[in-house]
Amino acid sequence: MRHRLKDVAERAGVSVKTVSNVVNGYQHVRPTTRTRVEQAIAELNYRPNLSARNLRKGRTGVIALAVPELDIPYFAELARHVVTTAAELGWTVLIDQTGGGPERERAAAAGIGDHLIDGLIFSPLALTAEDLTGLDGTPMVLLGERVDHGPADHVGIDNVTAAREVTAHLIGLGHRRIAAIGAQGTAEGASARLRLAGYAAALADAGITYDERLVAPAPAWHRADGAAAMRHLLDTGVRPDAVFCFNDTLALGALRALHEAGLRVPADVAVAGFDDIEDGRFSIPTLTTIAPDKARIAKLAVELLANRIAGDRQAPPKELTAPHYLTPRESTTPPPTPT
Amino acid sequence: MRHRLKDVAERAGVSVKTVSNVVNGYQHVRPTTRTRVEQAIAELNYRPNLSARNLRKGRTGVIALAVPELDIPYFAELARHVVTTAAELGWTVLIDQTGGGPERERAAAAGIGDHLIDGLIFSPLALTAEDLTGLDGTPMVLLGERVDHGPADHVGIDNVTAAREVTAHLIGLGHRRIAAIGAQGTAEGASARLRLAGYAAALADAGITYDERLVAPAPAWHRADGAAAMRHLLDTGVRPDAVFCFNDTLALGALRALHEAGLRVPADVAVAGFDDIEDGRFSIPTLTTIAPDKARIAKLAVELLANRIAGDRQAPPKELTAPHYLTPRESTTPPPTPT
DNA sequence: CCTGGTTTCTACAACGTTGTAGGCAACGTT
DNA sequence: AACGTTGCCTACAACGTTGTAGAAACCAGG
Repeated sequence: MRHRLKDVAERAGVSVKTVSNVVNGYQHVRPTTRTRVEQAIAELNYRPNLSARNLRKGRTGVIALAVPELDIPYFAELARHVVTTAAELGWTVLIDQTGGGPERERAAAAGIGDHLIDGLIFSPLALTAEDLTGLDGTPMVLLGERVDHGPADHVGIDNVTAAREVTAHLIGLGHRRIAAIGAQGTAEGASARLRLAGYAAALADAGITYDERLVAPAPAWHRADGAAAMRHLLDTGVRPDAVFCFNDTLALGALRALHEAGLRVPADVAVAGFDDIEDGRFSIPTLTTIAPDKARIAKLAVELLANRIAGDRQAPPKELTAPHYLTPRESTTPPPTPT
Repeated sequence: MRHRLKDVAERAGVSVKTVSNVVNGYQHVRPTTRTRVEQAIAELNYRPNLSARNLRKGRTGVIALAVPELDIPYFAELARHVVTTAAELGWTVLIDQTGGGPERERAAAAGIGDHLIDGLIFSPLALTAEDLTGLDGTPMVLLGERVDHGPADHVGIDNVTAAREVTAHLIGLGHRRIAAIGAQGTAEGASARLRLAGYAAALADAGITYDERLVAPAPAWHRADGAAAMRHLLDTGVRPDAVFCFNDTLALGALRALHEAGLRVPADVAVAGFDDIEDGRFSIPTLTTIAPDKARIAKLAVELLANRIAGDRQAPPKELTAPHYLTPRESTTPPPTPT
């Protein structure tokens, strides 16, 4: 049923190694021999056993991508880009879902199915640089804000600047009471801290005093959390005229809560998000956001990993920053000035 | 850096096979020996080479999930469930993105990285039962509507009944001019045909004549297609009072187009979708939909595959149907009758 | 027809693991 | 004391592939 090099070799009347050479495109094979072997391969529908090849070569051609959740749109879109980019380079991607917990993350980092993968692209939530040092194993590239200047290559975006830009955009539209949704005091909240810093910086730039009551925490960054945080803000009576949500799902939740409260967006309250997920382009209203260049992040990550695998593993970790773009949409349209 | 059984064996002063026995939990090992070996394993941080183990055992512990696109919410959510379920059974999942094209799908079916995976859960768009027969290779479970009663186990839902239920729901609310969005004449449109049939059946049940002008095709099922189809319906002047979209992303696009046209949902037009993706629970308005039991689909698929891998590969293909639930939300709230 | 260089091919070993067969103690039974 | 039984352990071979070293075939030039 399943054939081996040996079977092909017998059928073509050559040695096993010659078949191997044909399969691998080795140069010095006579055209007639090559044809004969290829025919035998076709007739037997031979396909190499990758486990054996991997064992022999020490490489598997598989890289892993470890993300917290697959059905968070940002990670789904990122995964799509990583898989596509990797495929172009002839790699297969094994996707691991860590759930964002320290245990599963540690397991992922320690080597998903050891020796099964050549490298790992890892987006940690719970683990820190310390947790990751000393993992002598597989080459790794880190994504996100949790770990930069850690023990491995890292690709991220400039969160502070991005948050500052989007806040400045709101200020530029004349808003002054600008709320922030998504603050997190926890260890996992690295992104939250950076984006909050950008928000605060933009306020300072404009001479607006930072009002703690306008900053709403969100335990996770799902739609439900955004809605809850928005409701909380409205309940406490500090009516903002704009909201910067630290990601798009939070913003979509906030839109929902505002709608339920009978407030119009952007007329009564402007809303901005972060991540540029597909949903935000079709929501009502469409969502102003920061668009990180996900394709570029994926490309950089895969290339960094490829370099590590192919080459020098001792080189100092690289820090790369992918571009981001402020993308204004309906949710922050300036209200038409009454004449 | 990376150690082998041999290294552990030398350090513990036993044979290689004894270490192997300890690693695999073989019974007849003296406690003292076991302890000594375990200590050596810990000291060297030994981890088995899966490629070698796979080569020897003929199984890899990896299954693949092949879907058209990872960032289509339905598939992302499904993938999440598959990965979770598989992890519980000790399997790793390798995710392949086919793009829905026949070439990549054929490649996936023929065996992603042959011998790298023990089985495949496959959601085909382009391939038919014929394309799939004769693939003697890896065990396979099929998902979706494209191929049922094909050469492999299949898990699906009852699309016709589901579509009929949601259409009947709209009729029950008093709607009569009910449009359908998502019709496809192409070979890939298996889901479309079934859902259209359910729609037509429900109309017939209620004695409503099927009006071709109310049925809008959609080349793909993305948000943009839903919006375009809705605009087209509105342009042609056949103002529907309700719309059944063949999936949720189409429906979200339709919501958007209706909003742009100044129509209110559900007051002017009711909208229903299919798939119950997360977005639909937070959209404005929230989306009435058919909720397929995705967790159950994933569970059934993984279990079927596990059975195939472990046992009889010659048994006739099984056809399983997962339940679905009509889930009414705001987008089909009956308009408050004026008093 | 021989020589020397190139091309083409082959035999062998090795990658790290586990199944098989068997050996050596220690034990209880006759 | 001899014997079979059991428990623990080891040596060897094999899984299917590819790198290495070298043998065989081929070719051109004298």
